[in-house]
Formats: sequence, C-alpha cells, structure tokens
Amino acid sequence: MDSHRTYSIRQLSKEFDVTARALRFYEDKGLIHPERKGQTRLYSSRDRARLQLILRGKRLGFSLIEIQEILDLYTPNDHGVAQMRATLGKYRRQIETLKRQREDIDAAIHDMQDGCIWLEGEITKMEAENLKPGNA
Amino acid sequence: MDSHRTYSIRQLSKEFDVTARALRFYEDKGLIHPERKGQTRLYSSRDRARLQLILRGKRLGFSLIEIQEILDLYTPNDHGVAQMRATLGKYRRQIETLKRQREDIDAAIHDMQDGCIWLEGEITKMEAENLKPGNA
DNA sequence: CCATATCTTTACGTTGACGTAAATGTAAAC
DNA sequence: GTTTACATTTACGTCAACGTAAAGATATGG
Repeated sequence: MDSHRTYSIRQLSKEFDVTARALRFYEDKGLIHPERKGQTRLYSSRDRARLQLILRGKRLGFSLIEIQEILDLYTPNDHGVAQMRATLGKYRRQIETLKRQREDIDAAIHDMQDGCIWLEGEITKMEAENLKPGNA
Repeated sequence: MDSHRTYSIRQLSKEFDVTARALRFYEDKGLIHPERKGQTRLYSSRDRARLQLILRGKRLGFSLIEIQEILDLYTPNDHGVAQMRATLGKYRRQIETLKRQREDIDAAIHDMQDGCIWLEGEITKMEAENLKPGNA
C-alpha cells in the first residue's frame, strides 16, 4: 500500500509547484490538516489528495472558501439519513455549477476554433495573393 | 439591424448583473472602450459582446489581464501574414488551455457523480435498516 | 563543534478587483 | 425652478491570497 506514505512540506510543494507558504496558508484556512511530528508537518496521502482537489479548484477559478465547501462534500459524513440527503443535494448543485462552467468552456472553445478556421482561410488567401503575377 | 443600438451604463450593468463601478473599472484597464456622448458613456453592441466575453472569462477563473489577452485575440488583426500566423498560434494555445480546463471539469464532475451514486446507495441501505423488525 | 539545510511562527507588505464616499454635472418630471 | 434620477471623476478603503522578511528550533554532514 502506498497509502501510508508521508510527505514533507517541501516534497509536496515541489511536486505540485506551490510554495510552502501556500500550504501553510491553506492549513490556516482549514483546508488541510496535516499531522505534526513534534513541530514539523507530516502530510498523509489523504492530505495530498485534498491538495490536488484544492489546486484543481483553483484552476477552475473557485475561491478558497468555495473550495472549502467542495472539500466538505468529500469528507465522510457521520451518517444520519437527513444529513446524507442534504449532502446529496449539495453534490447535485455542485454538479450543476460545474456543468454550467463546462458550457462556458465549450462555447469559448468553439469561438476560438471558428476563429482559427477563419484565420487559416485569410492566410491562405493572402499567400495566394503573394504568388499572383505582378507581385515580383 | 440590432447592431446599432447603444446601451447606458445602467442598462448593461443590470442586464449582466455587474455594478457600474465594475464597467468603469474594466474600461480603466482597457478591456472596453465605449464612446462618449459628451461626458456619459455609450456602449455599442460590440462593447456588449466584449462584456459578455469578459464575464465568461471571469466565470472560468481568468484574471482581467488574461481576459485582456483573450480579447486581443478577438480584435481584428490589421493584416500582415506574419501577424496573422502569430495570432493563429495564440488561438491554438488558448484552445489547449481551455481543453485542459475542460478535463479538470470533467474529472470533477465524474468524482461528484460517483459520490452521488455512493451516497444514494448508503441512503437506501439506511432506509432498509430502519424498516427491519426490532426498530420500532 | 559548527555550518548548512529545512522546518517553524509572527507579522507586515503586496496585488488584483473592485466597493464606497464625496463632490459635481445634466436632463427629464413635476 | 427645483427635485429626482442618473451620470461623471477622484480618491481612499477592503478583502482574498498569498509574498517576504525576521528570528528561532532541529537534525545532519564534515
């Protein structure tokens, strides 16, 4: 099992290309809770996974507070049917948010691809121009 | 043609649910360039379109500077084959960025959907528990 | 034993993206 | 004609998300 490994703050910060300061900051904000061996932090692979989620959230433009809420969705819910139903609702709303974002992305991609096609056309036109007689 | 309409700053801010302050701020940063009738701003439908792009960029987590660069891709390029090739390159890199972002989103959606399925299962289990004899 | 490296906390600094307040201009409405 | 509703500029305030500097604990190598 690789799941019992631990990581130092440097290892994680290098692996994911974030500063140690950022990791401590996320901890300060309650997004991660590494153990302590004496004074120094020991990150578990579960912490590592949470960090991955944090960074993915950032790439998607979520604030740390929003990311916090998303992380809460991932933390095991101390049963109780009502609680679980509530959590399920949050999951579904989050999925809707993400799907809307996906539509934004698809729209942007399509726009850009259309732009590419148009540009390619213009370029070929201009190249043809430059080969016409009289342009020596 | 609807394309010659103009909009006041309030109209735009209401339609897109942003403050007038934000619109002036975007102008300050060079993202939009509305005309002036005397002192007051008159937004064209082209300005409106740019605003849409700005807000989409924000929803996708881009900074105003990044959005500025994206907008530059949309502004007609005063021909010159070299320039157009450069622009084409930028388009393509931007598309790659967006596609990577889409992969992040897809991953997030899948995670959440798995979570939903698991949760639904747990809930049905617990409901079954509560109906067993001896739980009166 | 001492230097070097890596960890820690505390605390002030910075940048981006606006918010908000103050003072003023203009145009329609009563 | 003055109130009402909207526009303007200038300028300081704010919040998030860290950066950065200072000062110290810990361990490892030479």
